[in-house]
Amino acid sequence: MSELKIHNSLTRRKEVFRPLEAGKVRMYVCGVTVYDFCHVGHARCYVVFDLVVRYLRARGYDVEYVRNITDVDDKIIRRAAENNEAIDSLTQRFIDAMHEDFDALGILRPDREPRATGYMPEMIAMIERLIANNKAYPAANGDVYYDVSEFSDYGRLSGKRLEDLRAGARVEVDEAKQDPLDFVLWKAAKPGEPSWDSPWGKGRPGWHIECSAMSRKCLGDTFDIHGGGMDLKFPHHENEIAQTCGAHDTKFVKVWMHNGFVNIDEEKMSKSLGNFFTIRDVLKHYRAEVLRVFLLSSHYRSPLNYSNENLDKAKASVERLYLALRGGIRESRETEFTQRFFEVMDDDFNTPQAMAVLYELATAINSSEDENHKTGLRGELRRLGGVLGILQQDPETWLRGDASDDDAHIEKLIEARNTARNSKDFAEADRIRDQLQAEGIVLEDGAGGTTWRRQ
RNA sequence: GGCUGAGUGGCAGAGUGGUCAUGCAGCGGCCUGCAAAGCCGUGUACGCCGGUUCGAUUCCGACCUCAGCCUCCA
Repeated sequence: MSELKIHNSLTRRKEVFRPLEAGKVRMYVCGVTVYDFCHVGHARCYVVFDLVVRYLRARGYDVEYVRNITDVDDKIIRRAAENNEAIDSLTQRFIDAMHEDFDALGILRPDREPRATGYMPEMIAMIERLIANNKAYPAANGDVYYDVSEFSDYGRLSGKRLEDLRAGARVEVDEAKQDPLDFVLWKAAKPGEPSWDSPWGKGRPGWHIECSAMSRKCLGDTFDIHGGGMDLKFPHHENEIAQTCGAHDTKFVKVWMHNGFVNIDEEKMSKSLGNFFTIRDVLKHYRAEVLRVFLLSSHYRSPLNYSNENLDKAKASVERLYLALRGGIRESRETEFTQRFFEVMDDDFNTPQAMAVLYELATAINSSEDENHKTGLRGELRRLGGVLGILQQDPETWLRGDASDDDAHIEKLIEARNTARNSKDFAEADRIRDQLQAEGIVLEDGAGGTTWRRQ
């Protein structure tokens, strides 16, 4: 078996993965700020890390996966005010929506899903330690800031130097900060905002401290993998490192992983640009498994361009695999296909190549004459698909949709067509086929009779 | 401006110092009453210019173009 290599953002290299504790992987991924529906960009991130979890488990690791929820934040407060809705009600609504969307996409629930509001004591304790370690200071306005000049490794993850950051700083000068690059750990409460008691008065945490506190509480001082979107590398993850390592002299994270963006017309999909599609919008037109295959069709660090054309291609690809799965299936021994699948996945989760193995498996099934061999290969295809979180549906259900009242009508027309075919009335047979085609039903005359599927 | 990363055939997308990605689309054939599905075959692809090399899309250098981050963002 080959060794698993993962690209580490911290070293900018692929490294052989060695967990801190044999057989055990602790992993934290920054979750969603819940004030709206998740879009395709979120879908990509969480499908990618779901894939990482599934693959690590397939490889025999006991994975403890933590993905937080940010449920206190400026945007949440603003949105709740706009809606004239209680904050709790808003966040719960979008947490439920997120679970619904993620479940549809086959994203397994994380082992723990901590919410920021449940970790106030941990955040406050960490800020106190930072102040004690001279890494942070309470300002006159009631905020507490991190003093970046006191953390020598600041900028290491993102490859930035303090002086470069200062040169490019678009930050407006904030009187309370000693340095414009200092970031907020604790925000003094403003009237009407949710707040918690602290040694610095009523207030609420900054975004970055949430993840430092939650990851440490859930996974300990040091853990194996920390993931998130490319855009979180700076400043969010840089700040997390400064906080956790500044408060506790620890290694913190072994491997940092960052996924690439979903683009639209070569531009990042994001809320602020307004060029996003929500997951539920897309699922009105494409099935979840099509979206998942689309998201896995490029390497997780590469950009991925969202378009109907590309989703249509993904649909055609999934269809090809389900067509190959149709027929007898059984559990089987692993063949060279499984070996190749694990080899390419070991190379930093190369899903495009893993998909290529699945397509070749489909070709092997379709070109085999040996029924016993075919059923075994189908079992292998479904098993490997499972590692990617796809191909677990019944092929007929995928191809035809759930059984419905239409089915009897379709079967009846097929029967009529076959009667016509048997009496060589091909004009009538073709008329019926065209009629069904117009209804989105594709007929296939095979050796074992006529089968149908929905387009 | 600084820091990342990227430019591959009609499209998408891997990868590699010298015979193969793969999928979709196209073309030819087989199969079929005709189709569909499937199978077989099929494409002088690697931004531009230099350099290293017997040989570079792959390594090195310059250049051009694009994206991301430097402000909330998966």
